[in-house]
Amino acid sequence: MSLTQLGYFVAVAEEQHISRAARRLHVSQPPLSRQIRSLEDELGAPLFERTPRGVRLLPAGERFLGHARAILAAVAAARHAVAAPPPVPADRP
Amino acid sequence: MSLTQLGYFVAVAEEQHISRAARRLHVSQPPLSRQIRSLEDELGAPLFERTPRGVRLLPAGERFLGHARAILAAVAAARHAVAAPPPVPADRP
DNA sequence: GCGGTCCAATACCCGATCGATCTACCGGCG
DNA sequence: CGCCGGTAGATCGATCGGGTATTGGACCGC
Repeated sequence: MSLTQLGYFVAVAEEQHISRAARRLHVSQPPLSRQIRSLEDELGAPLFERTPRGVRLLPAGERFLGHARAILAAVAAARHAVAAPPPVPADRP
Repeated sequence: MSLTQLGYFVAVAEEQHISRAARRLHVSQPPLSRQIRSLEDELGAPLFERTPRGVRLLPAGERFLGHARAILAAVAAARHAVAAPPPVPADRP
């Protein structure tokens, strides 16, 4: 599992469509399909149901989606924590 | 930034020693040094102070460490969320 | 002061992985 | 029934991650 895969997963879940998500992510469709499948393989359970009109989240995918968003948010927070020096409230006039 | 890098960073922070962390992680020292440096480059700030006896966390590194652990814990939680079916409290005898 | 020792950093190489292009296959719809 | 949209598979080139060998630098005992 990689952070890239988590971002891919969230995009596909939001678009409910692999090709649309691929355009949004500026990658092409086949790699995106593979990454999603690889993620499902690693987790040992399918996350999406494939339909002729796109894909739809399965219950396991719904549960995973919340966690994926939390992880990505935590990553963003970690970046900011390094960039911003620790605030010193007592020293704020 | 990758999850691998975060795991590496936590190990080095705990060991305060790149070579020891490398042994613990079952990788060799040069790749580990490179990954740490690459992480620092990406974040735009050094995380460790290099000393002749090893390395020591800088303030920015301390702040980052907490976030890194939180991210890794969130990843573990995400795996479990997919593996375990949603608990139905009303159905528990 | 000098050689030995321990540490991180660098140079170079190789195998694995990722992404792009092209193609195949399947289901809905006019 | 043919067309059009979607996902899935094969193949190629580039990029990335790790290993070995080596260098550079600071402490320490002599």
